[in-house]
Amino acid sequence: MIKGKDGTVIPKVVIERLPRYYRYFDWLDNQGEKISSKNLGDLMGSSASQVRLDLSYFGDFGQQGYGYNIKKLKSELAKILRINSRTNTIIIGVGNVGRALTRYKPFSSSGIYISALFDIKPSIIGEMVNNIMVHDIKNLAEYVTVNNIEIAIMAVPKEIANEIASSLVKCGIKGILNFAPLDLDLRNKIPVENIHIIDKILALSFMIKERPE
Amino acid sequence: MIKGKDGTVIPKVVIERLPRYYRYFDWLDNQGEKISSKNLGDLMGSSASQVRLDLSYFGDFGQQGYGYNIKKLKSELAKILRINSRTNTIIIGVGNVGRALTRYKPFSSSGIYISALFDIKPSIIGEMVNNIMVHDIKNLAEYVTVNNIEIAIMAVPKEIANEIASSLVKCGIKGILNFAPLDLDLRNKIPVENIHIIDKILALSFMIKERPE
DNA sequence: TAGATTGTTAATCGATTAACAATC
DNA sequence: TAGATTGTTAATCGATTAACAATC
Repeated sequence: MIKGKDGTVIPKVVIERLPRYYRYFDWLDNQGEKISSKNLGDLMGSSASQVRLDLSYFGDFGQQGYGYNIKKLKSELAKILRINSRTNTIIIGVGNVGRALTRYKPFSSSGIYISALFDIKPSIIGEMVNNIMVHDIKNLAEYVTVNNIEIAIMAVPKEIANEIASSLVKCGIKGILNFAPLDLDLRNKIPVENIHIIDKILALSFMIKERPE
Repeated sequence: MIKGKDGTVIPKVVIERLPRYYRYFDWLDNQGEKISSKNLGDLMGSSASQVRLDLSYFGDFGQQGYGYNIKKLKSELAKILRINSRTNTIIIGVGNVGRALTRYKPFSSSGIYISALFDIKPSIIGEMVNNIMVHDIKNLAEYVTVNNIEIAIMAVPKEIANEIASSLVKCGIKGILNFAPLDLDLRNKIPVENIHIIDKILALSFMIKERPE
């Protein structure tokens, strides 16, 4: 239960919309000084009411008769999402997905710093992948503590995902971004966000089949 | 508006849960003959009511006093999600993400067949990436028609994403899986699913900050 | 048959939108 | 000041859960 400015619970849907607001304010940054909830809603395809209510969970950022100051909102949202402070992150699993993530540019401009990689496979332990060292998964707990790691990105086979996830929790990891195609069984001990590529493309596959011409 | 078994509209949330049901039935496949909505719900962390109502949009798959036959449900869901029929797909953008997706194994076992890659960069056009040819984006329209391509996966810079998206629509592409970090402006002409990696990790970043110890 | 469990309708819950007083 | 637009509360809408008759 995450609380907002006056102690009310912020719905998860609202939290998950926050980065989207940030994207729009980032884009608006060189497009003018201010924007009203009406205009922003039109831009984002949502209602002015939703814009105002969503933002109001985090603070009173607007001004009557004026709207929202773009620079200010961008900086407030950056603070809320911790975009300008470094979030130490590790990637577990140095396969196809794990390797691609080491090259994923947008992380750095979002404060996400990939500190190390972990794998079980002896042949790649000690290797450097895009200037990031591959560590033995055995040393996970120590590394996480010593280096103050907050987020783990899991890119491991689904067969070992739950085992890895529970050891991450034991290590004191604060949140997991999971790419393995299963739902981790963590009983809400720590927040998890899933990226289920196959789920998305299959939903699409269903929707295009059913579309009238 | 996608309609279910008796013409009622299927909510989008339900469609997006379908692949998840498939994952569970796939896993259950060697775990017994039948399962009740109660047991499945416990497994998935949802209510028995939700399981029954969700599945009922697509057909009457259960039997009173028995539950759902696992093999049957798996095969029904496979049919609904077109897992066993080939869905011709192209990837636009041969950068870090596009290349990684050519190596993404789970596609093939979900019926997703990556037929070709497209890019603007002359230096890579004609190259083979993991046995898939990189084509000139200029030839998109012809290729899509001739090869009966249904889905395009977009892994292009956000600056050109909307332009590419609208040409995809013109080509007759039926659906888009978008990895570019923006919301495509398609006015619901065709279905789009987004994979916003940064949005997910930023939401996580917010949630871990706010968690009580 | 009796117990189990479905599919569906009704009740509840939560999220979105509308309305509006406050005020820049 | 008058017009614009906020933040918030009330009304509405949609999704989830509970209840239950049907029936295997």
